[in-house]
Amino acid sequence: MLENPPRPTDAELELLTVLWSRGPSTVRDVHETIARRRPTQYTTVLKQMQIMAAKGLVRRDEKLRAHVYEAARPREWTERQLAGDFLQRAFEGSASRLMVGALSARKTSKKELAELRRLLDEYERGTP
Amino acid sequence: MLENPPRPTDAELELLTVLWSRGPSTVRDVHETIARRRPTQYTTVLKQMQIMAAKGLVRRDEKLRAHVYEAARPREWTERQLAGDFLQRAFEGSASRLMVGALSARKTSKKELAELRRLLDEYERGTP
DNA sequence: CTTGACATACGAAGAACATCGTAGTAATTT
DNA sequence: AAATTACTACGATGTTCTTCGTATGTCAAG
Repeated sequence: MLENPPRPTDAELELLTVLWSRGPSTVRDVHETIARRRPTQYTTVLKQMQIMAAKGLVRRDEKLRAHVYEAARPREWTERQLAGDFLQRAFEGSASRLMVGALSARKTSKKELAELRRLLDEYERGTP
Repeated sequence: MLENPPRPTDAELELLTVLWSRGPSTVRDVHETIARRRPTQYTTVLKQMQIMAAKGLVRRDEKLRAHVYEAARPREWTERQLAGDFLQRAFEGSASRLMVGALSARKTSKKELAELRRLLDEYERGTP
């Protein structure tokens, strides 16, 4: 029944991020958010959301006239899938290489470095 | 002139990883490597390599009868591009969230955790 | 010289993606 | 009630991705 949704495409991922940050939203809500960054038609977003609903990436509530969409999976869950897949495909499973890539791709604040260190501690504690 | 190649697609990335690990290779070499994992036709690999050459993802030396292909960019360079793009698209730039995703996606050995820590140290030393 | 092995070139087909326009329907305003 | 507005549904189009078959060229062995 509840099968896992497929890996979202680029466009789908953009819409998902809007849904995660806004919570359940109408097509209008999402379109307004997207249109603020990039010119796009309302029906493009609508169609995309319908496709995503068919794929199981989002759920929709049709009770109201303007259907309300929400991400079918929590952000963390999807991030785990994406990261795992990416790690395998692009880095042959090497987390170290992934981190080097991520850190060298852009400036990383001292605060984020500290956060990363904290994560490592936490993980090391979890895997004794 | 030397423009940056576009982001490789899934299939292209798979071929690139072969080229990075094998070094300059003929289509036959690459096909044999891929075919060991997954059934695929020789001409599929050939065509893909030709497309990649046209996109600037690989270069080819036509001096020999069997053309020799090599990745146009070093692995590290491409990994940086991919990681940066992915970080932005899927994680809104948060390296911490990316690492949580990657680490929670699979078991990470103590050895790799130590390596990650070492990388952080090294990186922090580089940005005082 | 003919054949067979091994290359590249290239067209084509099917699936997935992304975008948009038009049609139709329900609600709201005038 | 008619007109306007706000939706959804859906077909269609153009693009990219992926795969493969066929045509064609080259070289070496028989």
